[in-house]
Amino acid sequence: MKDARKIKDLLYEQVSRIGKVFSSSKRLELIELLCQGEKTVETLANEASISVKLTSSHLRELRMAHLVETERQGKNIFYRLADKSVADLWVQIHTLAENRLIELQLALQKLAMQPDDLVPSDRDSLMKAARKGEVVVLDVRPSEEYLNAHLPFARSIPLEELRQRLSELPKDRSIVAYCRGPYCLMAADAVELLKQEGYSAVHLREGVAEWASGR
Amino acid sequence: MKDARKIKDLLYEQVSRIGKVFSSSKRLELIELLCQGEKTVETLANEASISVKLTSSHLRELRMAHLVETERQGKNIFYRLADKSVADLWVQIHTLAENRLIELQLALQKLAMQPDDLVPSDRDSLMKAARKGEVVVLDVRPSEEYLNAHLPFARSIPLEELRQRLSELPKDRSIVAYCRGPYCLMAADAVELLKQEGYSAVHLREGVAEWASGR
DNA sequence: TATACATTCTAGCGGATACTAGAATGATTA
DNA sequence: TAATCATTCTAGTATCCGCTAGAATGTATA
Repeated sequence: MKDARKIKDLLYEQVSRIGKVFSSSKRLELIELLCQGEKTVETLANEASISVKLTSSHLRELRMAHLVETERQGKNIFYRLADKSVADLWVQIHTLAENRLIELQLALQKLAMQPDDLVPSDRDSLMKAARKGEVVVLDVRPSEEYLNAHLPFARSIPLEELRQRLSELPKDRSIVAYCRGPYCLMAADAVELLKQEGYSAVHLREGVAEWASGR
Repeated sequence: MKDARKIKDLLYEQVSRIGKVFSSSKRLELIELLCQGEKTVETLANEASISVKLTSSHLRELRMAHLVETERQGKNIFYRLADKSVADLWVQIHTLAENRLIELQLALQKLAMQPDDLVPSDRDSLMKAARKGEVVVLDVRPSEEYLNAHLPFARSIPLEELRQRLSELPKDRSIVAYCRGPYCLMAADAVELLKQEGYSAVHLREGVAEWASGR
């Protein structure tokens, strides 16, 4: 049994295919977008600020690792994550990165202008308050993403419509805004706007993927 | 705020540093070895069948991503995982790989000569049987690794000593052998030997990292 | 058929990575 | 001081990756 070495190499080689998928920042961004629901190539390209062709080739990598599935709907091809565990792995990787990489911690601190912008993720008390109506949980992502999945008790006002729809929100209660996750800037923008307009608003780091992975 | 793009790029770039660490098969092998306990560079090099210098450079990558720590003990430098969550991520990545990559499933099937060599990981019933003494849980890794951590109720007989110490094992009970995890061949070898010698033996895929990650 | 969406092929560029090897350097122990 | 363990520097090779761009192809809709 001298080929034990070859067998082991083969096994680790296969696992490293998954690692390779998660080793490119643009692919990570695409994965996070796909965590919000199925999307077309064009949408993904626009959101990630890269060309359709480059998006296509990154999606090809994801497809070859069997991490995404495609479905044709008319003229468009929709991509979605092949399994919930792909989203879980994304959450676990970025959580580990946040815990271990000082550089990432510093960059994230810059995003939270005031430290109290961030809600400590005490889920139980947040959900209790939301159930009682003491706080408004606000989903500022595009409405398709809200329709695909959202936090319990959350209301949807996409960031783009927020300025016109401010009157729908109460001024006497705290508003907890969230978006796609800790690297999405929409909730931070929303909180800034709400505060300017005299609302009491805080920013929840977590998105639906982080919430669903349960940590 | 036109630099939103730059900020996002920076954030995903940082997370991709973690992905890059997990994108090399040799680094994965080193991580799995480090899941068994702290080890010197020389030990790691020998176990992974690569040169000390190459091992050193891979470990440097791990260190720069803050995933391992070093400690000098006399002439030797010991490496260990910086956090339990690194082991958890390794388990989650190889589990996802096993679920999604057909090629990996096929390769793993070859390792299990008879399908009933593998114990379905029904932990509760295994532990119940082990507690009652109905089965013997056997750790065939080197004894240092056993001393660092092992499964509940497990006995240690390193694979190298197994042939000489066969008499310590009962023939009237089932023996469940395990080693470093699903890509380690020691437990499979042990089961083969035990069966030849008339023992009733099965192979448990999981190692201590898989067990501790609780899935 | 014309159009929109999406992929593929080709080709090229610059940069990173994996591995090997020789030589020098450091730290520790005996 | 000699020996051991480990890292670093240099250098070289081969390979792969990310990205861009032009051209061709395929697929579905109107």
